[in-house]
Amino acid sequence: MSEIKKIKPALSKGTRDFLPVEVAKRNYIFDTIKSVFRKYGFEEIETPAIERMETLTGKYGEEGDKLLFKILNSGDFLKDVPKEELAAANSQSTLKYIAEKGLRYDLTVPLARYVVQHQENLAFPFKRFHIGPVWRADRPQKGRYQEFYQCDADIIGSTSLLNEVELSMIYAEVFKALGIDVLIHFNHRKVIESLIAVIDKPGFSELIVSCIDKLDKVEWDKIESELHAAGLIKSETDALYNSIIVKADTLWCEEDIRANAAGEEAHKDISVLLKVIGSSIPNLVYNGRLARGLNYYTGIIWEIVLDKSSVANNNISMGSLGGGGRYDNLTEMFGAKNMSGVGISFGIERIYDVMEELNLFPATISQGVKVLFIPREEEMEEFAFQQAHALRCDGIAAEVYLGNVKKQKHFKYIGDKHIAYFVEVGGDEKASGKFRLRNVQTRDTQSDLTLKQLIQLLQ
RNA sequence: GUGGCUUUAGCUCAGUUGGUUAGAGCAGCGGUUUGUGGUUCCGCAGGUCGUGGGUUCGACCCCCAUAAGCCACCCCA
Repeated sequence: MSEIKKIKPALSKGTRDFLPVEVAKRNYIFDTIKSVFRKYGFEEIETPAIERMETLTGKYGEEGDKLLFKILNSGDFLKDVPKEELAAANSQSTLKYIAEKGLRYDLTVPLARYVVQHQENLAFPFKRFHIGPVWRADRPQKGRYQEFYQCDADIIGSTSLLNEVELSMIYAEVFKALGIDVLIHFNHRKVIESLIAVIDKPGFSELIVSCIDKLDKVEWDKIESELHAAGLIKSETDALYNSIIVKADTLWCEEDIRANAAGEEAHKDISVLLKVIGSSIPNLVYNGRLARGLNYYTGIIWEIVLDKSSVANNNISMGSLGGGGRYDNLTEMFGAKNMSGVGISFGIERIYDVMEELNLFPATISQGVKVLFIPREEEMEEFAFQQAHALRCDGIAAEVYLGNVKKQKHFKYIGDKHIAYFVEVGGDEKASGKFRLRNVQTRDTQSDLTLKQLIQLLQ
């Protein structure tokens, strides 16, 4: 025997293993969301984890490019690098020669590629959902990983505001089904646009959006000094304060906002949204402070937060559980124009944490098989196996504990896997064809059951 | 990219001002006990104390370097 080198078992930074019970809980969330999506006519798609680097680069800004996971070319990855490039030893400019592929950074850019590439074969408006892992070479921290799941639903190729209505309804329905009390905040990018026009600082729009976005976490004083440092004067920051803090709840209706063409357009959109929804979604609330960091949004935007006024959510502090919005020209960079889209996203990892904290997972999801057959002796295993198989043929989940072990092992196994019943199988049972069924929880015992009776009882 | 903290058994962690042979609980394995139920008790196995230097008669402990992980910024989900 050659010596086996021991390797310390460890994960790559920012990644996780999931225990069976965790996978069951995650699937519960996925299945709940999927069933709502399907009910509204969304179809599931898949795309590869690996995309060509040219598909990925330049879509997420300079920061985003740095956070892309690159895949080293197979084989002799240095053979295509020009000599002068090698000599220069510039890792940035050498990159394109040694890494042609990368891991997807989100599900949105792959969607844009997908839609353009398959447009002849898709039914428009194209309503799809996509759940899958994405990868970012970010520094991990609490609730942030290098590999995590995104869960998106988008409608491509329709400008109707009824799409926004539909997505609002989906948000409401999903969180209701999961049992989480949330507020569905919404705003309109053109309200923000108009606000920036009102204070006449067009060059600062990105900064202002990012400051508004931070309002929930950072004190106004700090934001104000950041804006002053950037060159805004006191009267301008005061005007901003008046709008996004004082009038945040009614910003879309304010006269100075509506005086602007963009503001008026936003007013019209929001009016339609509210009129159609009426009182059917009471937790859909306007929030003039909502901006969302991503700069491709052009219309209605959403963000989901825990409802602090709900008694259930006692003192849980948690960022947004989802977000989305309308974007124009998503597909333009892949050569298809005039494809407006609107989409929403669910923050699975945070939803999981909230549900864990509030104990919202139903107890049934961690349940194992219905019944465990325990052979009393090793010679009984085959007979027990046949009985278990008979149960399975009638749709009852059953297992046989194989291996000659101590009794306490059996019960540990039953407990660990949350098995509901057990049947011990020995020579007597084999000879008589009668079994004794015991309920693990209640300890109720039913004796002298034929296999047929056993099946009937468990069905 | 910036800063802080941590690193001792598979996991969670003790470890005295620097002193011989590094400990516990959980998990694993074996036995024991329980008048057919997760129990009790006992034992076994498992560690180059992240790594590399240094100080010292002597280092898990002090110093330097380095790596990894976590946490907080930036940014984002």
